[in-house]
Amino acid sequence: MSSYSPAETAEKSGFSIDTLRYYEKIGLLSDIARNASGRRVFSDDDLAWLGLLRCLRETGMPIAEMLRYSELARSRGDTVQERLELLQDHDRRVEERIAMLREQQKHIKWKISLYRDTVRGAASA
Amino acid sequence: MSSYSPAETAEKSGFSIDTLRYYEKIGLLSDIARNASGRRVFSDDDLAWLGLLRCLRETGMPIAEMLRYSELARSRGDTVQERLELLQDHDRRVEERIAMLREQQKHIKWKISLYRDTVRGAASA
DNA sequence: CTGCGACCTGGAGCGCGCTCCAGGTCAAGC
DNA sequence: GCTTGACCTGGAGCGCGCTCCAGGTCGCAG
Repeated sequence: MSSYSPAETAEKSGFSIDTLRYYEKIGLLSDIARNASGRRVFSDDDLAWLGLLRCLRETGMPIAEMLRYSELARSRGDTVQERLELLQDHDRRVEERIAMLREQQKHIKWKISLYRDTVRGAASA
Repeated sequence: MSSYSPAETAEKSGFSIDTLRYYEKIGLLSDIARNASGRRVFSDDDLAWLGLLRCLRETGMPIAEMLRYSELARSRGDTVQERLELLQDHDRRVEERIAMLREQQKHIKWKISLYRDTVRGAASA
């Protein structure tokens, strides 16, 4: 098996059918095959691509940048270097985001410990 | 010094003046003092509260939940237990988010390494 | 006493990323 | 032959979190 209906693709990719259509419309997905009656038929390659899109989306890449990436990916010329740089930049931002979350988490944990002290204090009083 | 103009507060808190007004309007900020001519005057306590709001916001807490938290915080009754649970839940979500980012980052790094191989291959060819 | 700039208000508008809808087509099952 | 249901299209609508705007009020500097 190597071709999938919209419903199967939605299930496997984690995007809704509406989102798949939207992604095709704006150009994140191109050359999606159609059967005789005009319905979309997704391939394993499409699924792999959707997997990457999902990963970029979930790590916070804006759609505009994913669009830039997919234009590079489908371009005829050699864009490997540019794609590499784009992903490296993104990777750096993910790293920063993780560091920021860890930092802010300290503040939250500190606040939690204050509340815990209060609860304990009230219980022992 | 322990009172701050809107502009100072914006600068220190990292929220824009418009956002400060918006937060007061929706109830995230309450009892902000005013001077004789009706202008806002922020205190050190307000700034500390804004610091917490900022931290919750940046770690992805939706405004609706921050609102719930601030209602608990300003309530007359003993809501320490509830606030504790809310923050603990949030802390757990932050943890999960970090784990997810790390996981997805593997995918990105794998893709990066593919591109690097391609670049190297092309250079040596 | 004039001008300026920081502030005020209520409310409209915006950017993002979908999500939903009306109206239609087609293939399969009864 | 009819119904059903998965799919199609173009386009409107939505939820979130601000952000901007018009029109007005102060208080101080020149």
